[in-house]
Amino acid sequence: MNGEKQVRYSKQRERIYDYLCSNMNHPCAERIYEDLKKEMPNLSLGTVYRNLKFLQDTGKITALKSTDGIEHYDAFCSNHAHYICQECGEIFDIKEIDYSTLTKSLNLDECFSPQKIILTVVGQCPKCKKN
Amino acid sequence: MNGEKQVRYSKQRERIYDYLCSNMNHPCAERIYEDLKKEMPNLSLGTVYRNLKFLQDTGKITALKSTDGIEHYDAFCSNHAHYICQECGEIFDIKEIDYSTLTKSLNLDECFSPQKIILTVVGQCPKCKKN
DNA sequence: TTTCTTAATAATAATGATTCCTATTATTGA
DNA sequence: TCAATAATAGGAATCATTATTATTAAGAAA
Repeated sequence: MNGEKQVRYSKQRERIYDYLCSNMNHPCAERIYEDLKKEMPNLSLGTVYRNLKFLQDTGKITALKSTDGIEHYDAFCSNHAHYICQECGEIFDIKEIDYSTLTKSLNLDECFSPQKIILTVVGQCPKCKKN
Repeated sequence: MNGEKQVRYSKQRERIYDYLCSNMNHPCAERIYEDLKKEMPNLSLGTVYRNLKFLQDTGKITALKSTDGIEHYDAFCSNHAHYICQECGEIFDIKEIDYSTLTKSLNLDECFSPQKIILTVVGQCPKCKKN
């Protein structure tokens, strides 16, 4: 009768979310699929994508497109930026951001209404720097 | 004899670059292709992509993936950020950035070596704000 | 100018991440 | 337990981008 579509529990969705909470290394859909397939042999890649989108829409996870052009997923949802190593591709969270100072540094014209800042820093990570 | 591959002139490449210099509205490859096809009827989309990549590699243009997931091109190469309108999708250049302040606001651990900062602000543009 | 090497092109096929489709399965309210 | 329908599995479709290949055309040398 009402337009709202009810949401039902699904084992797959729960496991995908749990996986992201315990693997904070920003995996891509394919990686999540391969790992979870070990314990759920007939998991479908489409199911992984569908639930990742659902989790994004409900604000439980976020996604970022890495320099490889592929979407990576993050269960850490607080406002933060990312540091991508240009050599190994590892993604790090930048958490200690002073957003008020950051916004000021942009000198944005006041006729704009910024809602979200997507910030990615590219460079060498400590490990690759050593070699 | 030497490993260096010589670079030859090509009308197509010159026109693609000129087009980007006079159209600073961040067009995508398809748009560039459609517009230039009017004056070069047998231009190929592959040629557009190949030259866009060449121009990127030689530092004459930059590319940014918009919220629509498509790559957009920019002949304005100075260090700058972008503002994308979440309603109409228009992309604006943010030029007056104080990078020294911006970098400090990130509180990055000194064991990282930032090379490039990719920053995109999403929000309403002045025009969409009015409606 | 003519020739020759090979870079660049046009046309089209291939790729690959993501989305869509559909028959089947599973959740949940009655 | 049963009925309604949300979610899944499996696979096909989409679409931006890249790769392939025969042909064209820079541009250096003869």
